[in-house]
Amino acid sequence: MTQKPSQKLTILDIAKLAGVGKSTVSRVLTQDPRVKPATREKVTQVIRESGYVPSKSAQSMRGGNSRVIGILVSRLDSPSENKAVRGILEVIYAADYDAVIMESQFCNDKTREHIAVLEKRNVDGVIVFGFSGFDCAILDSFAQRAVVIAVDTDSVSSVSYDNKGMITLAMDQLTSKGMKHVSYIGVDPADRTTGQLRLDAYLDVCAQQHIEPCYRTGELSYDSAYTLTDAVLSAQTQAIVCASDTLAMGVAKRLQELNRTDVLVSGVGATDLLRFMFPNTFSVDPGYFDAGQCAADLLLQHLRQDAKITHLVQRSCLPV
Amino acid sequence: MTQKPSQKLTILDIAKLAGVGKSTVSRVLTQDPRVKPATREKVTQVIRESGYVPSKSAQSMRGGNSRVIGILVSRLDSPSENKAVRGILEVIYAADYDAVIMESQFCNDKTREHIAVLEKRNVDGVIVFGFSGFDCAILDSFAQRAVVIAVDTDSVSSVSYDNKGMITLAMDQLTSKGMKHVSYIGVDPADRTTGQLRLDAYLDVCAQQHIEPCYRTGELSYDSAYTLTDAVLSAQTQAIVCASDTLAMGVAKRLQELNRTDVLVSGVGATDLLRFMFPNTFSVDPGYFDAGQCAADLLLQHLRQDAKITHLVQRSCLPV
DNA sequence: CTGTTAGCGCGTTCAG
DNA sequence: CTGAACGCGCTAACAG
Repeated sequence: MTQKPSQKLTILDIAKLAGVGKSTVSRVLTQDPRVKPATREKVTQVIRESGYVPSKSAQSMRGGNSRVIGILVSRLDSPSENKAVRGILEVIYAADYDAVIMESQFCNDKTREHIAVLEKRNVDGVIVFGFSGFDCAILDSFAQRAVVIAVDTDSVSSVSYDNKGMITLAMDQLTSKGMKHVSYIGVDPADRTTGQLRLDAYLDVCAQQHIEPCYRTGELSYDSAYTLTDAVLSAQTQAIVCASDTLAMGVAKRLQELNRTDVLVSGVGATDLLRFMFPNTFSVDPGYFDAGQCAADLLLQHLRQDAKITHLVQRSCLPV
Repeated sequence: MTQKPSQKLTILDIAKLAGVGKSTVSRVLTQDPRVKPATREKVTQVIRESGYVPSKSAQSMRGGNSRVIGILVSRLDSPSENKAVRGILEVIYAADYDAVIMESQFCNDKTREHIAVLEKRNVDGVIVFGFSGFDCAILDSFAQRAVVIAVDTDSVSSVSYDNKGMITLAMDQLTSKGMKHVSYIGVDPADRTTGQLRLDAYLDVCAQQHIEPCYRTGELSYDSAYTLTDAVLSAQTQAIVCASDTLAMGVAKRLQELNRTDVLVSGVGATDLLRFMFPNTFSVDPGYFDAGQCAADLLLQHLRQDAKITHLVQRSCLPV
């Protein structure tokens, strides 16, 4: 049973041990069909018994590919990106790839730096989570071997969230109950996706449903939402739609203080904490996990053949 | 300005371009002092201008070390481990190492699997976050090149949290205000660190301060704590100490429902959300970030010299 | 101080 | 079907 050898075994050792040439061992390793079954069996046997492990570095140097993919998240502690990363890992592990994860911290310079490192490591591909102001040109060197998540771009394949859809979904949920006084709390429209697009979606629905828009935007923090709540709240307010669960949490807290248990709050993110803390809330699930899986699948496809640039949009849904 | 060459440049190209031998280029790359400053300058210049990037795979193959360290977290979305990982990354990036992060999901088998992969990749070292029931023997192959976090062990260097200290700290904070009716909500003592040790600390303080112990243990979830709250609550209860912020959140919520604004709640984790949601709470900071830094420092030390097995305990503190 | 030489472990020809 | 020989890009030991 796989003994622990003190010395690192090389392909040559295995060859001797099995009484064959090293290239035969190599062929077994690379699934090359041109090996006599008996010989293959013999070699496989020896490899297993000796606990031989081919050197990834050597393989990678020879073949030019390392079976590693780089993942660039904006923040390690972003719950949404965490979920997506889970999806990514599941897919790439299954495909026998490894991942190196790095943190861009919403900063193009950091991103550039990390991309450079990943290039040195000659990773086979990268998956990058976009952020406000993200400069896609950074990925030029990974042209056909990159997928970005949550950002608008043409130059590289992408998986984006349905920003319009998720807000529309929340709004529909409310208007279908006959609500006409629905306010909105979001983030600065300077952030195109979380800010602009979601606000636009709110305004669109308002126009269609003849709802008087009432909204404020600020930072992506509990405090910001907490503070802004009063500004969008009137006696008739029936619900407040928020661009994210973080905001929803701040709003819900303020409402609780004001004893406005009549006001329904919605967020985006499907955080379990929100529902636990405040029963009178619901949250749209942007499908982070699935998006991660999609992105990984897409990348693997790119790596296999020269797939063309593709843009996927992840559908949102309401958690059960 | 760093042109993008279509062909991958090798060290030989640089040598020719700079009019020197390849080993001189290599010496510049490896910071070898035995190079005339003028020559070094010249080579550096060429490297910059050509945009040459040494192949990590080749370097790693030649040197036997990959300048990669593996990080095995229990869960990617654990806020505490996230903080620690941040600390780790900061340190290892500064030392020009990369990280591959994997998820053990509290499972020894998964851990074993990942460790095997990391071994194949011949990473230089690993940092592993322990979990309840973690089998340290898995790390045998990384003997002197591993550091574990948050787990009791002798066989390998470790950084652990001061489980006793953090609860004592919370208790002191309360008893110093003269409180005598302090309850405790924790997790199953089957979990040695978060369960057993923290509960013991509570009981110790109780004994010393002549406090009548009143506690319950359950799962590490909001719901569990929420449900257990009533069982440790009486009319005289002045405070409830919790083994973690997650629990504290559940307890605080229940107290809010009961209108027991008089009861102070404490948690462990220094989560900003807890304080935001419930003003009448405080949280002990186990020093996750620092622990991560320590662990990384410790590992780097091991990698440099053959440092001996060391066990550090991270001190807790109260956030300002 | 610097150029030359010899491998590192592996995949891939190219002859048997 | 198999083994011998070559080279990937780099570092280290050895000469100048």
